[in-house]
Amino acid sequence: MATQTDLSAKPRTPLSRERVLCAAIVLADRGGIESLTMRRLGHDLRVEAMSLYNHVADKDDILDGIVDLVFSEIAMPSGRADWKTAMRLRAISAREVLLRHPWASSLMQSRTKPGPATLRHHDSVIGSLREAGFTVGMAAHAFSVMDSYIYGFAQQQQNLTFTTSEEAAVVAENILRQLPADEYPHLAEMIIEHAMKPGYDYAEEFEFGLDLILNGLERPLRNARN
Amino acid sequence: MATQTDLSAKPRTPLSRERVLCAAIVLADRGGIESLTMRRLGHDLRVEAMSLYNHVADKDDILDGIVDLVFSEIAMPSGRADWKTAMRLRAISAREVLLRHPWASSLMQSRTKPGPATLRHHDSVIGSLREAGFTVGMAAHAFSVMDSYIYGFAQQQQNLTFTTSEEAAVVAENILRQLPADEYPHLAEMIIEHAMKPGYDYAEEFEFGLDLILNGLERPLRNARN
DNA sequence: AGTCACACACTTACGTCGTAAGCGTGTCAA
DNA sequence: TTGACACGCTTACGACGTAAGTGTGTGACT
Repeated sequence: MATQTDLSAKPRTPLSRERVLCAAIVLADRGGIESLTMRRLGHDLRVEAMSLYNHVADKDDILDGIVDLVFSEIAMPSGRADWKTAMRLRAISAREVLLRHPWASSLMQSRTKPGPATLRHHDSVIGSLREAGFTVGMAAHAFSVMDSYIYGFAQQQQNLTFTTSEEAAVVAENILRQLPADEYPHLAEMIIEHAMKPGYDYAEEFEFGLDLILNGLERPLRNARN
Repeated sequence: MATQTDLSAKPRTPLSRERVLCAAIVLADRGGIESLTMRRLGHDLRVEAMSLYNHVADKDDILDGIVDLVFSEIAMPSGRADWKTAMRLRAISAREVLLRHPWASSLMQSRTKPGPATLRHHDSVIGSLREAGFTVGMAAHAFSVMDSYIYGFAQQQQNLTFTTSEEAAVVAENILRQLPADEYPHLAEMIIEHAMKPGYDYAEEFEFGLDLILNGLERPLRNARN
């Protein structure tokens, strides 16, 4: 006698840590990080919430896991490129990734248990700097400025929920309407003359600061070489 | 006949929005932001949780409120100082404030309803830059780099929960012990030769990046003046 | 073939959270 | 005296994360 399971078509693919984490990312991408609950995650996977615990330790484990997956999405150019373009590319890649996963920037800065992809990324950043001639101390400084800026910028930006510049103009107008312009004249001016302008571009804003930092890091590097 | 309330000594000071917000800050300072719940907050104020709603709209209102209070703690030098030292002082003040309130950095970057102190602070930062000769666009760029760095740095740092450098050495040693050093050689090297060194100082690290950014902002300012 | 262990989904239940709804009771103006 | 209002209290509801225990199918051994 054949097993019964074949007939009553229920070929549900087995759960796994990976499937849980991927579903968690999809859920967070769709509804924000606060919509990521064990029950909803179970629902999306057609499983009861408690079944998830067979594959992850607890919710913190899921958060650590998806943060590490996001880190693995960030491109890190191989060792052949010179340090400046390598850093530039990985920073821009990081910003793109954090744009795809708006919930990630706050999480990446607040989790304390780095996963393998996270460690790998950091290690190769430091490696790239060291090979370029940075001392350990200078590499630490460089690492600190760059990453503070990259993740700080991403988080500042993701609070302004619009994406295109037309939306931006509308939003800015709304803010302005309920803003006592005479109390905050400079703020009002900046919103009107800058953020509301049609060409306003966050990517450009990001790269301004990024290049400022990268150029600033070049000087002490040259000094160290002499 | 006198009122009875006089006799049975219960002179409890009346609740108010301000008292609620201050107690919330104390609570968050003591036990972290996740220990700030309506019930615990009520307990500390010797009141039931629901009574708080007579003075604040909801918990988000409390979060917005304490963020604005934290902003009001940040010093902003008056208009007489030159822009660079003004920016330097307010950045260092911000870092000190965020060190006193470790929960604040993540909150300040994620709230979307700025309060009056927040707006005032931002307005006077922009004002200081404009008076120094920055164009609107350049002021926006400067504002973006500085604040991304300031709050990004604060948040990176507050995850490393130790404070003194001796603690830092111990923690670093623990991290290292469970870190496969041969898989992440550069990371291991940096922890050993840098973070574990007794003189390691986060304030110095912060000021390195800060000065790098401030110096970088000087060049385009001079160009704009010609 | 029998059985034994294990992997893994399910059920139930607990304590905590934010907060809606409604009930006192004191104070103060008319 | 009365009536309105300010403001604290009680009860209750539907989330949430997760501890504890119950099935059931599969694959490895005798």
